[in-house]
Amino acid sequence: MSITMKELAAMAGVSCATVSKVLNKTDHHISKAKTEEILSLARKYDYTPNVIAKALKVRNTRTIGFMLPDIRNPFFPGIVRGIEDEAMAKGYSLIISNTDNDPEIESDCFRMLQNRMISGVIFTRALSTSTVSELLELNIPVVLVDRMIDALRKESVGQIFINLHDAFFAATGFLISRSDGPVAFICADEGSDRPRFNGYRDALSSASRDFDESFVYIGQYDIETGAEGVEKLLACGKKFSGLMCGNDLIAIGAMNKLREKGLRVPDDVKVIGCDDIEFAALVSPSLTTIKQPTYEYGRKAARMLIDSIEGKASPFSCELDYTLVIRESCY
Amino acid sequence: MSITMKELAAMAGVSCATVSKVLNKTDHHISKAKTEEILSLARKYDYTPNVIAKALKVRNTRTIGFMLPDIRNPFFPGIVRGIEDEAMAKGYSLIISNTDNDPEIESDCFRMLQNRMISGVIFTRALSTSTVSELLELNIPVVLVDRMIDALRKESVGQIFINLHDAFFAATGFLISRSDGPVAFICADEGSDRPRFNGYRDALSSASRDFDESFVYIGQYDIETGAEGVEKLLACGKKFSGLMCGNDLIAIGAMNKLREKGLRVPDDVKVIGCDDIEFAALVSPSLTTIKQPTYEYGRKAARMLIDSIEGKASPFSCELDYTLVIRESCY
DNA sequence: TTGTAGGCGTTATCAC
DNA sequence: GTGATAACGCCTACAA
Repeated sequence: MSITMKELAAMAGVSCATVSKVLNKTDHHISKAKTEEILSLARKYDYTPNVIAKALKVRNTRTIGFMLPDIRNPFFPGIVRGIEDEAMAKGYSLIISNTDNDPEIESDCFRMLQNRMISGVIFTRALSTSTVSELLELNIPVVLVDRMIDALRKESVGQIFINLHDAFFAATGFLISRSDGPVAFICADEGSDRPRFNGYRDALSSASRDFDESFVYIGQYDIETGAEGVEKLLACGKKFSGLMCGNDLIAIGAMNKLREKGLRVPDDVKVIGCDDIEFAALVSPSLTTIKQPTYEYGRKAARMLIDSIEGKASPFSCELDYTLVIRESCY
Repeated sequence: MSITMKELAAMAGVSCATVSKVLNKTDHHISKAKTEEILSLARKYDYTPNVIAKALKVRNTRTIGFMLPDIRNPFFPGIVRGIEDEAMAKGYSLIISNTDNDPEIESDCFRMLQNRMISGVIFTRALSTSTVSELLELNIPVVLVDRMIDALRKESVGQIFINLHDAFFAATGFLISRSDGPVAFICADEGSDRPRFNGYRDALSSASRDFDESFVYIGQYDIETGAEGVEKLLACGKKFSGLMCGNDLIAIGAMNKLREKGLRVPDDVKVIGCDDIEFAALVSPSLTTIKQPTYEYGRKAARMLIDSIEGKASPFSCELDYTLVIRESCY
């Protein structure tokens, strides 16, 4: 640790109080001479305040938390990087917690953060509504990323998201326009609002295509689900020429399984994913996908959260733009 | 925040000191009755100690830092997850800092961690030796992951790594045994020790193959470098039937460029990467690679660091096993 | 067996 | 203009 304020005060021949006032510019009646001396000594001995001690007093640890399902899912690192960059620039640190979408782990993690007097928390995906209300009760600023909960819209909870319904509506429409046969759907359980699924279904009906439950497979947001879904659909004798997937991992698993089954992408089946993880462009055929602005998510979320912590602005809902990135899997 | 010790003490009709002693089992002379009452009240009101306040006294924030180049590089999330799992299990939190391999940023980040009275730090890749000595001077436990610095071997710095020299020696030997032509090498700048490069070169000489500097390209650990490397080697008219890459990203970039240039993998060129990131198995052809135990790295590093923080054991050097995972790119 | 008092490093309210 | 002094929540000699 660097020197303490007490030591600095001793060297300058003044009291702690004076040092604190000078360093925080919280009292402009200090003489030029002392001010100069204190500042120069602080520089000379490379004094930096102890954030922990300060936090005990001013109730701001300048530390924020990010709770996510699993950092190994390639969708998340971009968000983390965005948060960390913004946090760092504002003098904040980032604690991350993997929750595996388990409410119990989530609650344990939250408890730990609380004991560390966390200044604010960013959530993505998982998050039991009870946790949110708990947070609000505690007056801890919260921002949700890639998740929109209508019920919270008016509460002081920040929400940053893309319009997944419209994105899936547009992407499914694109698949319909490029292929004659049925369009299948593989996704994870989306909880209550189901924007992806509804976008898919609305696109079908908007194009006067029948919706058929048996062309839908629901699993997790992972590669295995993509493979399982294709396996299952084919085993049931379902033929489809378009496949809309809940995310890129599912799409990649699906494409691998399709190839294994002797079906060609895009000739026999056109495939679309969601997220635009780095490898979407690198698999072969490269994957058409709905691009989510992950880094931007992170930066915006951190900015909103910190503004809220510092009382500069209240959190609000913020819809970002998505893009349909068309690649080989739909040529 | 939950209730404070003071409030708890008031409810139990005792002093803070007594509560502290009971909760920390630091004094066994407290009467059964009071002990029971305090514990039950603590449970009832869900008391949990304020880690921040405690830290100020006992000098352990139970928070560790992980400094890495960029979380978006798929090699790192597995390590982060390993660290976090182990930390969480032991009641520690994890702060991560992206440094982009920039010594200046690294030093800024470290300064922030220091101000937060971080209990220990894990580093990977980047790390100026001056930072290490600074840390040692400050008596802050340090563990290095995927990086072995001989000079630090006897210092109290934990080091966890695989024997990259041997791994690259073996992998290059495998390429030589499977192909007649030259074996090229694309990698990032490894700094001073250069285990990958030396492993590659030693394998050549051990197989009585000539080492030719012009078959080597050095860039960054990223996809672009793989593409550039192949582009450059081919532009110079170099023909090679084996390609040893510094990591999987380089290998994937290289394979894409080879295909673009009309060369077939593995028929014309066999390729090997390093790390075994998730996508190594998913690209087509799937990538042969040296598997690094990333999750294990993280768990071991955190365990070693926390033991060191708590004075249970001194950090030491720990070599883990690697595996050569043979996939389509070498069939 | 339990409580008092001082301190960890900082800020903030009053006095002087 | 500057400095005691009392918090913030917890721990720990040392007293009682």
